[in-house]
Amino acid sequence: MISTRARYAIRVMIDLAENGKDKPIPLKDIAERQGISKKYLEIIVKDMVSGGLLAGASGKGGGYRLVRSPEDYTIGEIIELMEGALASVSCLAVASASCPRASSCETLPLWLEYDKLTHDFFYGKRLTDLLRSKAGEAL
Amino acid sequence: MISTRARYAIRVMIDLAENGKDKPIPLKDIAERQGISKKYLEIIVKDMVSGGLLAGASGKGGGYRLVRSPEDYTIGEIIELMEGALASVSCLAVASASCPRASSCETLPLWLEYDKLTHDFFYGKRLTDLLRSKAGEAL
DNA sequence: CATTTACCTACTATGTCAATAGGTTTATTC
DNA sequence: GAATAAACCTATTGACATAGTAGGTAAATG
Repeated sequence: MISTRARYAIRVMIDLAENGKDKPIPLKDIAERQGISKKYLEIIVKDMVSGGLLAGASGKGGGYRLVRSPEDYTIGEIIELMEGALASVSCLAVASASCPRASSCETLPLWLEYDKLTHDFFYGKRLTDLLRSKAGEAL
Repeated sequence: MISTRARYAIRVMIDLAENGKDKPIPLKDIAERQGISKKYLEIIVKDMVSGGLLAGASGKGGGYRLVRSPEDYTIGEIIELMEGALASVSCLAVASASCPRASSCETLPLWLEYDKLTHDFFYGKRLTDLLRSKAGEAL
């Protein structure tokens, strides 16, 4: 199940894409707009910075900004960064060769197929696909 | 992430489909074949019985058996029974109208789409699709 | 130099998951 | 009808992750 961490991270990205065109946005603003605890967001955003999704600027007038164009972020990379892995089944999350039954396991192919489905779905979605201001879409 | 409970449940179903053609199979045998703690399986199998997937027969010579043909079980229903829900995102797991932001949430459509993908995938798979003795398949 | 902001470390409450333990009931077989 | 083999039942535990809190330090700006 996709964690709150990952979902909040995506919402931060969306918020920045929509409100931070030019200047850095203070976390306080994002937290208020999104209705999320600022303290909790701090932890999440910290990982997003060290993971290379965002850049932070300290001091007055500081805040966070995207380091790439919204088009260049996939949802998959955001989830994977926040979750450690996108793996949907624990036998895949651990190094996949770790299960002694792997070679004869009748369910493994199912999990592999589902894992690929999930991977392709989320890496096929881009940040721009989630923006309110998407081109050619009705209100 | 799909739990051990659900994965074990599926393996029990496969084991029964392959070994319990006529007679009920004692849990002890399943546990040994699958290398899973019998005690833990007891809890899982109990829920499978009350959920209508299996039937148990007490006493000597007893055990568990499928109540339908393997073709008539979908993987989705097994997972959903064991997991409580197949929901992949917590905002969907709770009654979906519960989030006050739902109407304006920019991420909700993503989760709904993923949820449908997952649902269709697992309800499209049948127990027979996982059996070693599938027709027309090479060793 | 005061203010605003990011950044850092630690803690905690809650809950779930996987698993264990020990007992009771039910049915079969000898 | 007693021994046996099985399901069935209730409770508990240890480990871990998750979501969130608390309180402080460092950096940049006006």
